Amino acid sequence: MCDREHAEIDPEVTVPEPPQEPTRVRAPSIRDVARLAGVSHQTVSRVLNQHPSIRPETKQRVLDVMAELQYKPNRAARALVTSRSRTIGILSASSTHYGPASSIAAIEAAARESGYWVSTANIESSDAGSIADGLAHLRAQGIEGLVVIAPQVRVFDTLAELSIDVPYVTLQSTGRDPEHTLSVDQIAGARKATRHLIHRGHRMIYHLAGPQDWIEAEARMRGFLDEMGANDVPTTAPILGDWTAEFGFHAGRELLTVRDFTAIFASNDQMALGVMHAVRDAGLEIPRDVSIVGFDDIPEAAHFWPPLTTVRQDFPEVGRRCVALLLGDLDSSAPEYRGTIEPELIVRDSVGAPAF
Amino acid sequence: MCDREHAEIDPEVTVPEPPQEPTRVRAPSIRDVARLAGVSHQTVSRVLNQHPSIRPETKQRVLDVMAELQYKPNRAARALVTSRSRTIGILSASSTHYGPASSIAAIEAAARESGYWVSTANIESSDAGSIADGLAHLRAQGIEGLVVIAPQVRVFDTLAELSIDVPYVTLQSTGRDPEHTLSVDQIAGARKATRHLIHRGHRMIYHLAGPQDWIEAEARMRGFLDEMGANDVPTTAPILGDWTAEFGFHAGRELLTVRDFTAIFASNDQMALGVMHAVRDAGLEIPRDVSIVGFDDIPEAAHFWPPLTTVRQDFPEVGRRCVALLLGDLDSSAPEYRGTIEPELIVRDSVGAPAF
DNA sequence: TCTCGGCATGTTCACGGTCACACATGCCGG
DNA sequence: CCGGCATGTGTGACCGTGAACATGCCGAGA
Repeated sequence: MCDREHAEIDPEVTVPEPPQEPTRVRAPSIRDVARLAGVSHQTVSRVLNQHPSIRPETKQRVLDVMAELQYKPNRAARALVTSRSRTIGILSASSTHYGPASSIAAIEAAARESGYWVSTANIESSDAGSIADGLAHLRAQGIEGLVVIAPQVRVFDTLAELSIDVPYVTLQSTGRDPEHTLSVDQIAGARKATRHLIHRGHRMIYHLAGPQDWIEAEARMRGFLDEMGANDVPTTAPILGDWTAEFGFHAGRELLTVRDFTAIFASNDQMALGVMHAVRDAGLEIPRDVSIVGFDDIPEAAHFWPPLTTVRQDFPEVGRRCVALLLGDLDSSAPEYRGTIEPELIVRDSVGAPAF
Repeated sequence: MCDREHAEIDPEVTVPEPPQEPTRVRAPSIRDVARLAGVSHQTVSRVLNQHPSIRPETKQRVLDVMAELQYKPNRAARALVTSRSRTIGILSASSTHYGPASSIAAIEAAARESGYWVSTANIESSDAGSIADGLAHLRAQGIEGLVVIAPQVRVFDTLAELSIDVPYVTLQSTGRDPEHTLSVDQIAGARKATRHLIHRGHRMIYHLAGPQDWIEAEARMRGFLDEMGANDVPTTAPILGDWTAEFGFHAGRELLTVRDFTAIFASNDQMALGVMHAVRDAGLEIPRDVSIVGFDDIPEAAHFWPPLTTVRQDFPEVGRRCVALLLGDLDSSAPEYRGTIEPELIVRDSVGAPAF
């Protein structure tokens, strides 16, 4: 110390490299803390990990030094030695939609509360390559758990192929993998929607389904067909859409050229909106001429014209339970939440009695 | 080494625990690969890092062993030694909305392509504590870059207070921090929307603004006021909303009790939707009685009744540029994308000439 | 009084990579 | 013929943390 001070003053001793910016100051480590607190690094580590047998005054001294140095534990080092990343991966499709986005937000919040980080990978298309890419990306990160909100059938195949080695939860019921599933009972929801239309007197009901390879879409379709069958109402083949309002609009227009129906059950609210658009464009009124039911209850649905009768899914709850489920595997505590969540029919103004 | 081998063979020396399931097989490391390939661990590392001077056959041998062992590099170890996490953090508010969600998805895609991971933290309320929490959460993770999609004014204060030590980009123009900003020019967008109404003959125009503490909301409001001023149209005080359709509905209802306006410029499409709902509930027609312009161009806007005239923001592009900007700081390559993106007026059917 | 056990703390090593440096080989020019 | 340089590879240290084990001290029980 004395030397250095001297060196700075004495003009003769030229410091070769006055450390003007010494390759960026490295962050303080537990050893730095230890040195200043006059303890061993292990004691610092013990403070960090709430080890019981530390004298309160020692602990306090360490904590003080930590604060002074603005010490931040190094996650990489910790992950390396414990081989735990404390990171949950989310594989998500269509994360711009309200439902998935809500669940993701809830998952993040719940995970954070439990001291976990969340990392996402969005897949755009549903081809196997894209799915595998996303999965590989997450896996390379060393995630400890995986949430799949990309509910295409193919995802499950890929999941199996890649023999995912971490606990995972999927937000959709596949039927074939109940162990890892936490789902809103899409079938029950679809039945409620369909039943509502039937009870109001409709017999000619079309179903605007989601993409074939989506498990949810399939489940809602099944629910529709089941309920129709249970009530002995003849059905026509569902129309396979792509979840967008745009598709709903075109499908609606197509359907209206024949107009052999009094009601439409759309597989999500966006498609329902598109259909409503087409119906009005045709000079018809909802629900006088055509009744419509949607699915999801996005926040906007209450302000469609007319306000849309739909099936509400509690997306945040799904996200929360999902994390609980995962953490149950990971930390073997936390309550058991496995099982399904019952969606709820929200009756608004888009359904009336059939016109004829 | 000799000793150990001997011990395993000599029946007298009883191995206390025949490792039937040796506490879960640990993942293969570069040393395992090295041993099987008959090279040093350093050579394996060189293969991993595309070091130029390796004999092709050596490289191939290493690669073969890697494949055989299903070797996966350990991210934590690499991060520890290089002190690079290759992780970008996203601090986001209202991530369930279409705009932020789109940007997040684009950011994730762009980051992934560049070999970065993305981790998100959502903040619900805009209180300083919540913001600081989210930021701390990300920081504890050792993020290398930060994207802020939580455009409340307070976030910037917190950002400054916590003296964030990583490069960051905010998706909104603050005016005061152009260095770190990449933004859609909200003011220009709002002016376009307002000008459109004025050109169609409207003189009594209300503005339904977003929450006061949102920078975007403020900018759109400023754009509205600027354009009104530039055209010498007298203005009334904007109404401060919360982005929701629900609020738009109530505000619209309130406004219609007086009905001293011919047009409304809503600060986003959801609020516009709510207003439309209120207008129709009052027995009026759009655009005959009231003209409405929104902002964002969410995919549903084209199917509102009537299809909504609005201002389109290219969210994905924002996300992409954002990553480019960040990676420019990080990797000092990649083109410079700093600057603003001009939003675009999408004219549909919700604006007409004023009724009187 | 001696031993034993628990507390508070220190020492050493391991985790799985990368980096700096050393070393062997072969080619080329003086 | 020898030194220097490029190429290909190995050795050992190091990153920051936590676990196993060691140590010193103190009080309780034999």
